[in-house]
Amino acid sequence: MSVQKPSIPQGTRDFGPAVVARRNYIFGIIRRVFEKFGYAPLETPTLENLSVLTGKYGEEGDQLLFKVLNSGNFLKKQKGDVIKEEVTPDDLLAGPKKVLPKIAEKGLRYDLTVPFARYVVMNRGTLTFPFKRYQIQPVWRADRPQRGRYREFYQCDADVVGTDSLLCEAEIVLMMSEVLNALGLTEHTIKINHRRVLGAIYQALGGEGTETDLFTAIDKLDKIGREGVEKELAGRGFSEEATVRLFDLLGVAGGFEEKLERLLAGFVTAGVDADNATADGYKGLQDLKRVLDYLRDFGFDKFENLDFDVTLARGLSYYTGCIFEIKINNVNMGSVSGGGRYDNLTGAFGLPGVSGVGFSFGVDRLYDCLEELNLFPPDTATTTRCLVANFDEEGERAMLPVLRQLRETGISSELYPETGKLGRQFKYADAKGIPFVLLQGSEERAAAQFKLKTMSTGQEQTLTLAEVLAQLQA
RNA sequence: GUAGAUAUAGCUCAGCUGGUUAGAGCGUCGGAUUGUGAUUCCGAAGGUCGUGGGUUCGAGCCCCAUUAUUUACCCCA
Repeated sequence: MSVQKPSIPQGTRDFGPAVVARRNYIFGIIRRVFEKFGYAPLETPTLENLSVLTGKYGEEGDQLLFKVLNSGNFLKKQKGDVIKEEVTPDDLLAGPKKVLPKIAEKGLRYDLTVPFARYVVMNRGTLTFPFKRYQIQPVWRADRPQRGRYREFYQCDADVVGTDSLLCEAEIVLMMSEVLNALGLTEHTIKINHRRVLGAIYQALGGEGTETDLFTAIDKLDKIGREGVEKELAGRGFSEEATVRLFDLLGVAGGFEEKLERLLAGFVTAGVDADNATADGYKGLQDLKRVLDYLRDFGFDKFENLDFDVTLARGLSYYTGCIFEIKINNVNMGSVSGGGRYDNLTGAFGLPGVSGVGFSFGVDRLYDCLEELNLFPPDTATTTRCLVANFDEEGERAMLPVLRQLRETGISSELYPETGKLGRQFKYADAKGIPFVLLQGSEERAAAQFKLKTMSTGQEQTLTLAEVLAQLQA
């Protein structure tokens, strides 16, 4: 067999010990906040049936799903003596859309929200509603990797289903804010908008073009600017007059409440129908006002980080109410968190009328932000607290009971597995960031003493075992 | 899917207009020190120059192809 250079798939990464330690630091903070707000943990399988995943994320999303080839001979099926061709020449001519469902029935999960909805429907009889769950697991997207974008990455979701109370939206803002501040990412903006506000804007323009064209265009405003959006809309069949009216509405400035009032006035003059269920902007504005009131009553004090952003659209097609996104202002990175309310995601699995709302942190992007801003605490790395030096065979045997006592006292420790040069052993401790080295050569052993060296200072103390244990515990 | 950039030691990168034996820093290993790391000093190992072809007396350098990586677009955590 020829030797080959080892490699890992594009967009995936190994996490070494130091990186895992720092990732766990982030996971820990998020998990603690989720649990503090009453969310319970849930895990779902890596693989889902494609029928569960497809059609939930829009056309783009479907293309980004990783599909898993059926096991066995995926071209033929055998029942008894009858062999049936799974894929016919006609299928091949018809293209991938025709062939795919016949050779792949499973896929890697694309996010945690849809599997959650699936879980809720399958377990509706046993769950107590409103059901609050959090979930920290990897997801996969067959995207082109680039800065801050991976093909395998972790999401940390918190969702509630079975209530349409806007208290949940308000609590999402509270959780977002708490996590970011705990991580030291104080320069952030929590953006909030409402799908129905967008719907009302669409209606105010006179119903030209399609809603999705409009939404994706205005979502790009901060990226391509007003001219870019005008150009894009012109190409999608929007009149100049409509575009002007759009920017009148988008241009509303001021604080959260001011924006609400000015949009309300704008919708009234544009003649947006308040009772029109498909474009009920007034409901959207009311919802946002309600969330704001909840936050005030709770005593939320980070309003400078909360922004009602009329241009926030978000691509995932299942959102129906409030939508969220978080941007870290002093790092050039896509959003580190996103979410929103979905009124009928469980409806796709046969359980209509169950509203849910939730959001997700992208740990990998948070990690990149913390690293760029140097916000990791310095001491996340090592697990071993004490290295026991190994002089010679006799010393090795003598140190084993000591090792045991260290561990029973709760001190992470290891005996260097080979006898020999102390220089090498100290180098090992240094490279691994182990703070203490315990030595007992023949001299110390004769006196029933130990030498404890503090690596950072280089100081050594001669102590009894009891003193060593006491000192290392501190 | 579209467009650009890059590929030289374990890592980060030099390498002039195409010209002798391809270099540095860091890391690794050995020694100065057979009971002491990080600091200091001395030394050593480590290269099919991504792969395949072409041009040339001669290619790490020029040309073509290919693969991988990466950035941007689309979309998203």
